[in-house]
Amino acid sequence: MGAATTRLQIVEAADRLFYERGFEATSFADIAAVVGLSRGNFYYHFKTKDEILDAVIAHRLSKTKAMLDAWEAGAEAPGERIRSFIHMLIMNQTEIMAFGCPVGTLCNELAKLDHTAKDEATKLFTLFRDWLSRQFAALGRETDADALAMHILMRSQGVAALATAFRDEAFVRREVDDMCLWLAVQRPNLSDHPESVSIQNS
Amino acid sequence: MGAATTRLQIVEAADRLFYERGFEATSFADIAAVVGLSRGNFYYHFKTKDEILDAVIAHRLSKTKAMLDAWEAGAEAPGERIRSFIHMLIMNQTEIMAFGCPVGTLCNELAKLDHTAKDEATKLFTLFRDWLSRQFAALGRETDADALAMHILMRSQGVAALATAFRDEAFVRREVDDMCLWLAVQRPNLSDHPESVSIQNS
DNA sequence: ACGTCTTTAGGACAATCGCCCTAAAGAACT
DNA sequence: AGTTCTTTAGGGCGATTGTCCTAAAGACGT
Repeated sequence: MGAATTRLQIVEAADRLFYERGFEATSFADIAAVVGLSRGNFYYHFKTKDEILDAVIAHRLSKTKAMLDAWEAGAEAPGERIRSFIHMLIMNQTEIMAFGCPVGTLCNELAKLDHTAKDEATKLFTLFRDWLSRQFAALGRETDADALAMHILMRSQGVAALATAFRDEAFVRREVDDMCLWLAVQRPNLSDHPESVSIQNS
Repeated sequence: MGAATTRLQIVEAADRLFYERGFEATSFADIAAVVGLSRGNFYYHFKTKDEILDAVIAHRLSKTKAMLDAWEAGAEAPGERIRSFIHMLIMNQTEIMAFGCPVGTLCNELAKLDHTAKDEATKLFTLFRDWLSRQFAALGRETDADALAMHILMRSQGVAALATAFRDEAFVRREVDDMCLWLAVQRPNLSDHPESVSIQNS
């Protein structure tokens, strides 16, 4: 088997295990057992555990980018695109209720460990943040686009955290609806569009 | 030294370490080193690590109850009491940015470990949830008091998660202000008070 | 000073951790 | 078939894990 193939299998197995059990709680042996490799062979592909973590984060970054691109291609209206983000909470409900948000829980764990890769993990958040910010800017909210992006990101993190604790599907649905309602109420900021104000004044 | 005193020292040291490093990442030796005890002596006070976790959760439950009672005694208006809850995000900002929310991160970790005590940890959330629900009911929102409580809880979890990831004090202040604004806008639900409706009709 | 019960220290235990080395099997090209 | 490079298995390294035992020191009522 090619080294690239084996490496990808390792990364994907580690990705799932880091999510479902946590980074610290997952051992070399756990990953090797899933892939069906000997523990010793690991050293050939990854020298240290941190190296696997770096590869997993890089893998998640590229997967996330692809997902955001797909959302952008799947809908023209920025509001519709943001709704794709919000509905992640419904799509992945089962996994979120069992293991939380993959991004949030990883960042929290790495922050506690004061791990070198914690800033790299935060880039996963930044990916969503910047993408959402662009959508809000396209909605006519250039001035406070980043604040709105952080607000939506904040809500999805909160819903995920409580969904894990209480396993309440009705709560998730209710909050998702509330987020969509909030989104529908957002209107272009007039101060971002002085030309429309002048039209109003004419 | 009395056994009760030593036990309390152990629980408080474990409490802090579980928060700052996580449950799994904290070892018997770590706790023993903080308290200044030999590792072996641990077995006298706690037979297993899970037993320490149970004690830590019980300790947090009683501390949380005391804090909620103090908030209730410190303000008559339910809105003011809820603001005490919201301002936890400001009061504990430094620790939250370093280690996240003590309740949320513990629940997340125990969920991933599928630990026996995860339901016990969720009771910490339930404590806040029920207390907030009572305050919203006192605000005249008996019908949807629990949903409003979960909404505030959700927001505080989301803010804590992103505060840990981005370490952005301005973001925390902004979202806290927004929560207070949201709270100020909440008005008694008319359907909860048919008598006031009839007055309006008279 | 006595005997008794509580609290302690220190170490042993099997298992597992991340990490590393070596030798052989597999693949590819000559 | 022979040579070279890639990929693998297996095991060993010291350190650390949670758990447990034993023996001595401390507190305390008599």
